[in-house]
Amino acid sequence: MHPEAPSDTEPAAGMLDTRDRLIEAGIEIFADRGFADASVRSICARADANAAAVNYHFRNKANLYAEVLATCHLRAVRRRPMPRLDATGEPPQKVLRRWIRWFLELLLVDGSGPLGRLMAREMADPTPTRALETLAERSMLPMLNGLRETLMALLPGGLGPVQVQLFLHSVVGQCLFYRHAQPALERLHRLHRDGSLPGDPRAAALGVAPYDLDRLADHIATFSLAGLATADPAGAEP
Amino acid sequence: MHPEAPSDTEPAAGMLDTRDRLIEAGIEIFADRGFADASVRSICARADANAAAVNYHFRNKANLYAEVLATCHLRAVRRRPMPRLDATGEPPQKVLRRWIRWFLELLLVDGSGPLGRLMAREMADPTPTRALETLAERSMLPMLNGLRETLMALLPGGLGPVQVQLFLHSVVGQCLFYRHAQPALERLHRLHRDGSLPGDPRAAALGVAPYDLDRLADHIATFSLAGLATADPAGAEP
DNA sequence: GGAGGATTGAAACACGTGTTTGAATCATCC
DNA sequence: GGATGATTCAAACACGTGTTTCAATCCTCC
Repeated sequence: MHPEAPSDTEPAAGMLDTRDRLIEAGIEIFADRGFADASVRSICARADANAAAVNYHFRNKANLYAEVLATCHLRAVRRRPMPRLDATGEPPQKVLRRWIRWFLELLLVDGSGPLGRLMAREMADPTPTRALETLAERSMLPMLNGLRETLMALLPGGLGPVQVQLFLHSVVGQCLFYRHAQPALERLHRLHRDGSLPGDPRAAALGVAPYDLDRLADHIATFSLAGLATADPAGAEP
Repeated sequence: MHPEAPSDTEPAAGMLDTRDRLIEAGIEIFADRGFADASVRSICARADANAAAVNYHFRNKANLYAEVLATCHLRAVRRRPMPRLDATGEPPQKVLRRWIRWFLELLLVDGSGPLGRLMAREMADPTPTRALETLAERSMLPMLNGLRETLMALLPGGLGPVQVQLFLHSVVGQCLFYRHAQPALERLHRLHRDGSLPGDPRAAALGVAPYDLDRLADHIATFSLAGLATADPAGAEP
């Protein structure tokens, strides 16, 4: 019979059973090869399991993938709860700064952020599994709504929802850039470092430095706070 | 014998020869399925060519892909030259606005922007073809350098290259968001529209409207100009 | 200890892929 | 017109994939 309950917990130090080992292996391999390019056999190999293990414990590859996504989501929200505008009276500027820091961390750290990587992949190239639907509903929507609350506290009243949305996108876009563009930034950096490129010293430091998350968050926060201040309730909303 | 010269021109109205039809078909199919998921057979089918045609005219799938990328790049830069800080005396604020508009157009319009889609795909999940290297050198670097020139005119002197880089990323990130996040935005929009979600009217208009590129460019430009004004040359640069 | 269900294992299946092959067709020029 | 070389075509090859099968093994509980 096929068991169903997800593991829910971080991997214990000791030995995990096959099902959990498959999920762990799935997280790693799906995150850096993508759904299509991650072969069931390679996942089973990394999990020290038979090639048929995935089809026994989950019904198929897609179900394992869904379980992997769910597990990553669960861990991420457990480990780092999202900063929200609370009754604590913390000024919304600070909350925004913390939200940005939190989001960057989600995207970039902890084994280079399995959830962030998987989300980025799904966003760029959705699986035919409707996984993006679930991800959007369970992960993205709460994040964006949390950010929206904070932004509304920083924006003047009377703004239409589409206007608010534009500001939301500006903040999120700046953060997501460092996840989405990572491979490209690496290439650009290499181009500059190897000096194989003719002239143009202005290309200096085009690539990524080993990012200091705090510095990054500070930059995006102050940049965005200034941007938010340009909001004009006079703009008509269709 | 295998011909080599790329076509260089837009598809003429009349009949194209097999080689060019393969490139056209490749553009469409690579752009919306990605390199790995686009099968040679499906490309040949769309080009009304035999399955062996790709291996005859190009040596293999990877070469066709490279040719497709080169063709898209060429067309994009021919059709719409990048706005730069010129001797025309145009104020850099306007140039920035035009650059943003130009970049959004590159990403989002014209058959939903084959070059933009292919670049986004390569960025999120580089092909084992080193295509991203070429793309970075030939397409991305000139774009970013063009934007950098404009930004330098808007930023105070004495800023270190990494600081400039951060501002650059903030502008580019806001634009790229609308390409990278498009599938997710569609899902989120559907979630809201179908009203299948419990409560939270604040989720209203979470998704994309059919974007007005001018409005989008205006928003990003004014948002960014305000952000750029926060630049502080006092910040130390390692 | 032994029965019975849960789990593993090696092998095979059916399919889709990129690529190759060699004959058939087409166009071109002497 | 006929030979030559470029191009097309159908078929096959070699390989990797997700999945299935069914016997062997392990574990648990009576």
